[in-house]
Amino acid sequence: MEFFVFSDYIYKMEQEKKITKDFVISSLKKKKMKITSQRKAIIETFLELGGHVSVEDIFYELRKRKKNIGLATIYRTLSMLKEAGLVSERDFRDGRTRFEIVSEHHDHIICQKCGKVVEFRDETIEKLQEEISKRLGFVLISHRHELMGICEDCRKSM
Amino acid sequence: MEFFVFSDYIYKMEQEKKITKDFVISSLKKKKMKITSQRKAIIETFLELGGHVSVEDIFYELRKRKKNIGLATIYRTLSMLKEAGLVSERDFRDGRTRFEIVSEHHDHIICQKCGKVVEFRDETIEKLQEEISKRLGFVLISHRHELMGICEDCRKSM
DNA sequence: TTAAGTGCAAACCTTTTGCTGCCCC
DNA sequence: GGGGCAGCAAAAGGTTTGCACTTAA
Repeated sequence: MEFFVFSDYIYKMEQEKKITKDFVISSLKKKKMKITSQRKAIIETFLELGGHVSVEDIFYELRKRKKNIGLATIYRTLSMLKEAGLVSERDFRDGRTRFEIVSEHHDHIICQKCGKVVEFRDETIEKLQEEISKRLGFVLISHRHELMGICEDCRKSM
Repeated sequence: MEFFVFSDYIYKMEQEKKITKDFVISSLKKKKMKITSQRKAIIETFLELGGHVSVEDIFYELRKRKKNIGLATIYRTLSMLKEAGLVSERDFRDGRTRFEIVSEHHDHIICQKCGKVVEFRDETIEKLQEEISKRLGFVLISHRHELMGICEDCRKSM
């Protein structure tokens, strides 16, 4: 896990992997959910793929590994993990929902040319969001903050 | 147009309507697009509905007005307006895409109970976004920032 | 006149659901 | 053994497309 610190910004450049397969499985056991071979395989693959994973990503990765698990099962497993608070949904407007492991909160900047996603976190913005919500009479639950731009590599090759 | 100013926040409480039907139509003429009766009706309805409008909203409003315009035409007109830079797409995760008039940039806070959307704009956040992008090597094109919470009214009735 | 736009239905794509049979606990 | 789960296919729901007809310019 590597951090780049600039004044009060913390940029996380690598995917943190503090949630392990065992942790997920024991979380599900606590919630009295059955641990099936399919669920194990889906969780394993999801964790190994890392980042922002779509249902299709998992489906084809499993197929590569000679595990033919139905799309419906993957959808059901992911929404179960979402309800358990272990993953969250993201929508980068490419027509499919992506899931990511809930770890430390962060936001995203997405390259509009190559699709690269870099994560960032800014404490000042986090605080401002709370203030704004309060002033508008809202109690803040969560937020979504995405920056769209063109990355350095893509600008070089333009 | 009403503004509520708190320190450096500006909250826009009413939808600004500076883009008129005539402006949109003359923009389309400049781009050598045909002005059909359907397009006129769609633009008119869209502007009158205001805010964050879905294709369905327009479809049913037109039907109320005894104008039966096909869904496909509405989709095509809106994506045309989007390409002309006059409207932008929003996705509030309710299963349908919403469109809004491109005017002064603002962000949204959405009540997770009643769906109410309030717009806000915060200069500090705007500036921080630019800084973050720069530091990560990106040139910023646009952004999406949505806060999810529960509004005052909904909390009262809980 | 004629290229562009419309309407309709069919196609598309992702996601959800119903149901039968299976398997973890 | 029993209730939750997987698989499959069908349905759902929003959005796009193909094509013959119509219309603005």
